Amino acid sequence: MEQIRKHFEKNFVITDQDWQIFSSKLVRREFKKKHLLLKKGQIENHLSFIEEGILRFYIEKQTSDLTFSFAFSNGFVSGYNSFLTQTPSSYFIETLTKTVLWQLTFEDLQEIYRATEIGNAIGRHASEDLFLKKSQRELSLLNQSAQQRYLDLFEEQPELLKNIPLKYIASYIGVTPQALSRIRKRIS
Amino acid sequence: MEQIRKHFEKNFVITDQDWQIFSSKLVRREFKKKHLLLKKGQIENHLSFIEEGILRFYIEKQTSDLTFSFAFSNGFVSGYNSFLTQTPSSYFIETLTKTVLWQLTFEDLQEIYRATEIGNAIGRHASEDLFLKKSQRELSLLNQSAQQRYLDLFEEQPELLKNIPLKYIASYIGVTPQALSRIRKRIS
DNA sequence: TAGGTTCATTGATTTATGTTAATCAAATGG
DNA sequence: CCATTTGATTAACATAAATCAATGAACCTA
Repeated sequence: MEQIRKHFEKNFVITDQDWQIFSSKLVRREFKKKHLLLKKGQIENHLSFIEEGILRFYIEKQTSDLTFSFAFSNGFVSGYNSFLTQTPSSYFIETLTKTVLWQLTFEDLQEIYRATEIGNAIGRHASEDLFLKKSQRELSLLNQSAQQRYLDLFEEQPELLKNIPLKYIASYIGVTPQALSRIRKRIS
Repeated sequence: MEQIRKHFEKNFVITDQDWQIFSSKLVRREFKKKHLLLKKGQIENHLSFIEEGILRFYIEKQTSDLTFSFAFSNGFVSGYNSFLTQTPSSYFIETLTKTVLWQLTFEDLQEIYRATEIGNAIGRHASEDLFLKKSQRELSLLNQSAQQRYLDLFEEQPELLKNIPLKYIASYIGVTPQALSRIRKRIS
């Protein structure tokens, strides 16, 4: 759990008292590979810190499905749209590896907002951070080639490429598995 | 200014007292067409409600520039990344038509957060909303063809297409003006 | 471990878009 | 109001990726 506090303290100073309230709500859970953490239509009830694992976000398409995001160790995972609005999710979240999460429920988070100084700052920071990431993604999709996106991902998340099927990467960078195969051939 | 209150009251109940504090900070300003509201490198100091006008967000590229977003009447405009973090903006914001804004400074917003019940809710809601829009955009860029994005935009913002150069639309949907021209020919 | 499934790669063909260049129309500014 | 600039369209050619199809390798799982 120290891992989580350290992660937060990169951005905020947290008092021991606030940390006590916050950490008391966290519940540790383990999931095996290919577990569906969130299904389309369900309302997300958790915001979770990832101690270990890789997650993928996807929507169903006619044939294959479309992987539009990943989450990794030391980050957060949640069907955030659904969580915030408490409406049914439009997408799935699946574990790609064995995963360990520290989970917070929607209700507990509201309690943390009420009871701590730092809660709101963290919540706001999380939203802002997600917005920023999506902004970067937007520019990446508009501004760069599929090949460049693959190389960038290789740079940022090399372990991802070692651990999960390439077809998910292909989908994420916006091409078919065949096209990614050719990109890889071209590079090597 | 009633326009703004009505806009907020779609999502929140606002007391007259809170509205008094909020609205006292708003400053009305007019800008002519092609005015640069925010330049790359500047720190954004405003969050503005758009009474009237169309704005475009862009980054510079080698040759032409890349338009990645628009803002319209009854919405908000801000170099939000820069505003939130108070760091230099990586993009430009430009008026495409004569524009009327009601502006709030960064400092005034902090004051509103402190002084009103509703401030934080609105601020959070704004961040969440932006995140949601970027999520949809991500899926649109991954999941749909340029032609479909054009048709969607035609559906959602028909007035946009009547008022601004097509080359910006082309950039926004992720193709060259020549490609958009072919798409339009194909459709008609 | 054997059999079936999933995955990555490759090839051939088609399609959409990029690039370069030219032309015409429309908008703008002195 | 005219000259210049800017924007939209079209064409020809090049390129990247989609699609359809086949194959062999890797991987589950009973």
